[in-house]
Amino acid sequence: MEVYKAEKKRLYLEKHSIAHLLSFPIEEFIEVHEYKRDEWIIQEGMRPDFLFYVIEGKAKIYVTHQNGKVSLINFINANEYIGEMELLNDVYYTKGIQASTKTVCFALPFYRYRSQLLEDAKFLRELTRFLSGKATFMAAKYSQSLAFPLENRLADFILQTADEGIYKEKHVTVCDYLGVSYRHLLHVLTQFCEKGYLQKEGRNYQIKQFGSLNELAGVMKNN
Amino acid sequence: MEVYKAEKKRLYLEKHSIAHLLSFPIEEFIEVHEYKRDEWIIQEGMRPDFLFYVIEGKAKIYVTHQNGKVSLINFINANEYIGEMELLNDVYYTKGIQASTKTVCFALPFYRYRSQLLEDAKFLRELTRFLSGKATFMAAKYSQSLAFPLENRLADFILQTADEGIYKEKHVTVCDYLGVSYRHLLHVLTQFCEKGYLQKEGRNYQIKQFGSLNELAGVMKNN
DNA sequence: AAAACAATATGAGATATCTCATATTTTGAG
DNA sequence: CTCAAAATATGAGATATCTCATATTGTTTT
Repeated sequence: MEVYKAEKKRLYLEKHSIAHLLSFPIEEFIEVHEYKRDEWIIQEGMRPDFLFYVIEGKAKIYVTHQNGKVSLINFINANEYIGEMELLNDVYYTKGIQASTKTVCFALPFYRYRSQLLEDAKFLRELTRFLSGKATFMAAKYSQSLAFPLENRLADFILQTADEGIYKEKHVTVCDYLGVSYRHLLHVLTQFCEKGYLQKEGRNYQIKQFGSLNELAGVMKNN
Repeated sequence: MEVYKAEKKRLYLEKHSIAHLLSFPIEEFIEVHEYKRDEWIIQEGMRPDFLFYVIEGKAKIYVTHQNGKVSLINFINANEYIGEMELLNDVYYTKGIQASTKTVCFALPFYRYRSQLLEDAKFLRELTRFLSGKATFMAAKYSQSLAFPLENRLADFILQTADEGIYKEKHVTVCDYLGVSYRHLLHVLTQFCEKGYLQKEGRNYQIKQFGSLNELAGVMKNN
C-alpha cells in the first residue's frame, strides 16, 4: 500500500473532487491510498480506521465461512464506499476487501471525521442512496440464487463481464462469486459450448449466441 | 385497510412517538393505517405513495419471478421502514409487502414530506443505520444460502422462530423463505425427527436437542 | 352442510450440484 | 531458469434438491 504525498496527492484531490459528497472540507486529514492488485485493503475481521471512497480500480468483498468455503459477496467499483458499515455500526463483522486491480481511494480517518459525517445531510443522503442500492442488489442476488440454477445466473454473469464478446473471467473467482463448485462451473460452461452459445478459444470463451444467453439471463429479471 | 381518525389516531401518535426519528413535526399529514393479516400493504410492481414506519405487527417482503417461483425475501418487524427504497430511488422495482399479522403503521405521504426528509440529518442517519443493517443481513443470507445446505439454514431458522421450544411455522411460508421445495423441506424435517433433534406433535415440532440444532446453525456464523 | 381451497403428507424418479482423485498447464518467486 | 504454487481440466460416484403425482386433512365460502 502506498500513501500519496504532496504533489501527487494534491493532483488526485484536484482531479477527483468529492465536494458533491459532503458539505465540509476534508482536505486537511484525508489520505490518498493506492493498493496493488491482490493486496488487501481491509483484512477480514479487522475493523478499519478509515472510510474509503474508491477513485479508480476495482475490489472484491470476501467472507470466509467456518466450513472453509469462501464467498465473493460482491465487487466494489469506482465511486463506491468501503468501510461505511464500520462507520455506522459499532458492532459489525468486518469482511475482507481485496483489490482486484490497482486501486486508488480517498481515506477519511474515522477518529477525525466520524461525528461530522454523521451530522452531514449531504453525506448521509448520498450514503443512503448507496446503501439502498447495495441492499436491493443483495436481495436480488439472494432471491435469484435460490430460484434459478447456475445456467441462468452464469449466462447473466457472462453477459455482464464479457468485453467485446469475449468472456475471460477466472474460473476460481467466478466459483466464489456464484457460489458453485469449480467442477460444476466447468460442466455448465462445457454445456454452453456444446449448445453453441460459446466457443472456447484457449483460456477465453467467445460468445456466439447472444440471444440464447440473453434469454437465459432474462428470465431472472422482473420489471 | 383501515385509516385511524380523530381520537384513535391521536392516541397512537401519542403512545408511539417518532420524534427521535426526525427533527420536524409530521403530525399534520401523517396517517395511521391498520392492515389485517394477509392484506397487501404494497402490491408488487406498484409504487407506494407513502413512507411507512411499522408500529406493531409483522409483514413479509415478496418477489415473484418469471418462472413462477416466489421468494419471501425477508420479514419486516415493528420499528422498521417500508417504502424507503421508493422514497430514495426514482427507478426501483417495488416488491410486494404483505401483513402476516394485524399491522399498524404510520404513513408519511411522499408528496408532502419527501424533500424535507431528504434534508434531515436525523432522519437520514436513522435510515442509513436501518439500510446498512438490511444490506448486511441480505449479504449474510446470500452467502449462507450458497455455502450451506438446508440442514444448517433450517436449524438456524427453527431456533430463531421457535417459541418456548415449539416450532410451528407454516411449511409453505418457510419454503419461500429458505428457497427450497416443499418436498425437500419435509424431507429434512423428517430427518431431524429421526435423529431425535425434533419430535413431531400434530402440526408442531418440539425441540428435543437444542445442542444439535445450535451446532448446525453455529457453523454458519463467523465472528 | 357442501363445495372449494389451502396446507399437510408421502412416494419415486430426475437433475443440479458436490466431493474427491488425479493430470496438465500457467504463473510467480527466487 | 527452476521449482512450487495456482489455475485449468476431466472422470466418476455421491448427495442435495426438484418435479410431479396423488391422498388426506383443515379452513373458508357459499
